[in-house]
Amino acid sequence: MPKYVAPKGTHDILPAAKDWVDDIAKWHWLESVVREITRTYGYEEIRTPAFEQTDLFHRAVGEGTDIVTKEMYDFETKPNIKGETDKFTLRPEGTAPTLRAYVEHRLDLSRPVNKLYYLAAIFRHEKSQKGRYRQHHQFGVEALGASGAEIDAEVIALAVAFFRRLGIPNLTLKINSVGTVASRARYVAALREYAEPLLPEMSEDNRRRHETNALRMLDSKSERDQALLADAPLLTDFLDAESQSHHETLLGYLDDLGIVYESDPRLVRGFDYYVKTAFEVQSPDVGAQSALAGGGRYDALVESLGGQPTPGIGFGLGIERTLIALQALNVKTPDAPGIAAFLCPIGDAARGASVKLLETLRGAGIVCDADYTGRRMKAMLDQADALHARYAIVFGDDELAGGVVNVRDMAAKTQATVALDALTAFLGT
RNA sequence: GAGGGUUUAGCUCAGUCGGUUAGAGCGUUGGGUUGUGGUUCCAAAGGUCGCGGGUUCGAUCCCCGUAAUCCUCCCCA
Repeated sequence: MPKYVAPKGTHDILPAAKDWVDDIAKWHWLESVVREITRTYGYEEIRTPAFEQTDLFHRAVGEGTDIVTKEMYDFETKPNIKGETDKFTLRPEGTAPTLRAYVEHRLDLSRPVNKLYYLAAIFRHEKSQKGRYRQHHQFGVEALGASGAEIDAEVIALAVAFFRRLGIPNLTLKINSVGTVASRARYVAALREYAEPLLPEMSEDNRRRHETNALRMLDSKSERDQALLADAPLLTDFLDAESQSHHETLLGYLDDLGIVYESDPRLVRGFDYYVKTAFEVQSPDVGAQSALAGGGRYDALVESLGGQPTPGIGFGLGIERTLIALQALNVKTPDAPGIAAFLCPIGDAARGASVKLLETLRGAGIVCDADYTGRRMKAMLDQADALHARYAIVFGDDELAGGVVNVRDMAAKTQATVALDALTAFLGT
């Protein structure tokens, strides 16, 4: 009804919103857990621009992917004096920008392994629905420079610990190895060859997938498709020896960590750059958009972006989806901290005096607020309650004349007269 | 991108078999005698009934379109 509304698939985040995904207090809490968990695991924050050269994403994510072919927010700058333009894209994922910065600033020279995290807005032009937004936010980590399965285990453990720390119990960790680029290519070829004669009987979706993303055929929800592909070749059988042993080592580590996983030989991720490890964390509590986090290894990506050959692994985790799951589960969240004092000035003179009093208290680090509208006492004390104020400071002309204020302990319902020059000390204790 | 549902006050929802001033609860604000709360009582403010057309003497209610949102696909965080 208003003339201007937030663009489709975007959300305002407000104080005291009904849905957690729109409520700033929930975001602050979740962000604090992000800071805490990354610090614990030794990951440092990196912030990159909201947009990058369009070509970066074409190169990193893959030309044939849905994201690149139809979901990117591309734009071109106005021509400069020479008629040249720049082609940019709002970041549709977090890994490519992070690695671009890693390569650009030669972070590889600073230490053998770089462990980075980001918390950033992600943009994809998709049909929006609950848990799928055109602008959403992802917490992601990237561990660069280590090729062993130990770091795979750490990255996965971090994601699991994050959800556990938030209080989400029902999670499914799905894990797979998609092999090397070469072994996967061999497998895709074999799969397509196998499916080719069956295509006339398959669903329209799968005929399309056969062309664009053959691995996805195996994920078809059609029972007919499933039956037709029941004896299709398995990716597992095409894995090279190194990928296989890497995977087995990783699963062993996960067992050691007591992390329950579900091996899913058909798990495929949306980006072309994944090799070896691929994983996804799902929740049954967010409706159709059940993937809370997804990630994997990308050992060839840094090099393809112009850096030194560098192995890497990471994940992206949807903040909005996590909040939706948390709300669905009615997880307990920390109470908002109350304020120390709420001023209840009576009359114009007192209201004027509260300007200086507030500033004095705040200058001493005391969290306080005041009524600015000259309301009746009941209303002011109600507001003090709503703000969970420890004290209400009540004063009118009489108190001002005597250089004192009445300090009311909201919980104890007791009141004391305190000299103005002693108020800071009184409240500070 | 495909199919379907929903759309009435800030929030959650009633309602009008098409007919004069569209309701409730919560929330907000004021008041229950001069300046003291979380309970309670009274009252008020707040809606072009998503938007645009059509049918009709008359539409918030019927029809069409459109937008947002939700669900199922697609895809993904």
